[in-house]
Amino acid sequence: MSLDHILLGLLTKPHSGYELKAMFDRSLNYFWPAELSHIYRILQRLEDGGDLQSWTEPSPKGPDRRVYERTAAGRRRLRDWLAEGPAFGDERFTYLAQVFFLGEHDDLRETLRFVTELRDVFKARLSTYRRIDREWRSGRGPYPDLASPEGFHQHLTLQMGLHRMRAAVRWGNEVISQINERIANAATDARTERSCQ
Amino acid sequence: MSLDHILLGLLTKPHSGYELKAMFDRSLNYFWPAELSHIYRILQRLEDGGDLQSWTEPSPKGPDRRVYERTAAGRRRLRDWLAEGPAFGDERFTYLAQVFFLGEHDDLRETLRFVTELRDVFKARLSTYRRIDREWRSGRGPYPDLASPEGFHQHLTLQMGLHRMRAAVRWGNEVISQINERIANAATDARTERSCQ
DNA sequence: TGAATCATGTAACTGGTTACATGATTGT
DNA sequence: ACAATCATGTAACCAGTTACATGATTCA
Repeated sequence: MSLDHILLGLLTKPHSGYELKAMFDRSLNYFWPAELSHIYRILQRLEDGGDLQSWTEPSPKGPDRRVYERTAAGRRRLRDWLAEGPAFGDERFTYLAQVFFLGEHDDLRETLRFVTELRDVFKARLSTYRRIDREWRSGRGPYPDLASPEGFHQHLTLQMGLHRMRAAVRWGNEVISQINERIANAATDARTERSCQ
Repeated sequence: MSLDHILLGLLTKPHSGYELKAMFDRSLNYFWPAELSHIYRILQRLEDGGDLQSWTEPSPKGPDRRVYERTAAGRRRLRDWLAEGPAFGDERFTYLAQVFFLGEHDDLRETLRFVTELRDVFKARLSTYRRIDREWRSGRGPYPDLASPEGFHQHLTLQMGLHRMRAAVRWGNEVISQINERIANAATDARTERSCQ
């Protein structure tokens, strides 16, 4: 039921489904991907349940659009969700599952390639987050004011992203060293074995 | 399709569904939760698809059990998955979505409570990971030998957990300071405003 | 005139959870 | 006798993805 709450959270002002998708891709996408088709279905369900109401209006650009607004019940649902405290237990990391089974290859160079690719993706994400952080702090770009409650809280999630990616890059670098050591040791062992025959 | 691959990965030796669930909860649970009912269905599907074969045998304890073993095709499927390189794009963090909208409360003490709870959960996980790491390195406990390929690769995911949780706890501590500062500033502002009236 | 963007949806499907049903064996 | 653990499954449901269908408006 989380997309429900996220959409309720984004609707501090009336927005269309299309617009909500754009907001998603700008700010939430880093920890919560969403498809347009899914968004439309959830908006309908929320309206059926009385958490949203909608009307159509002409768009400044393109065809008419359906615009959604929170009802009092919707706002209550959102606050109830927040009041429940942090929700855990859904975290899934496909790439960690892959790392877990990488011994299957029986070739550490494969592991090295895999982890290097991982590390590089983390690096790229880190520099994206850093760029956003610079723009945000300097007041450039479309980001909400850091002095406002919305801006402050949204920026907390970016800070988490920065911490997380720094940790992930460090992990990658450490692991790459460990693999290289193991590869070197394996080579030495092989030589020793040959010279002892 | 990831649970498929994970089960194929766990089946280096024949195991029953019940046993696979226990293996899950011991080691993979931290980045991939799974329900028994789901595991049983995927095992059936994998057998239908020719990636596994099974037979029943008496259990050392309890009723007969159905034991699954990888076929050559299953092992190939697993390797193909690993060879595709790291899979991204599914990461969802409900608690970060909650933080994102915590401004809705209009009361920073609520944010403080929420983030403190988060930080404490991260702390608890960190100390769990540290305990496992100690046991693993000292050879106590049910963990595979760190010198073996399986042990080495499985331990890499624990290292990621350690890095990730250290980062998360640091984030929590930083955010708690920031919130306390904002609360203090708000109080000062209120006093200043009163004294100027 | 044709590509890009704006805009809304439906249908079929896959992945995963929750609830339910059943029963054997072991240890207290 | 009873609880805990071992053991396997089905059915209904919810969440999310992919593929498809449709059409208006804007701008080069």
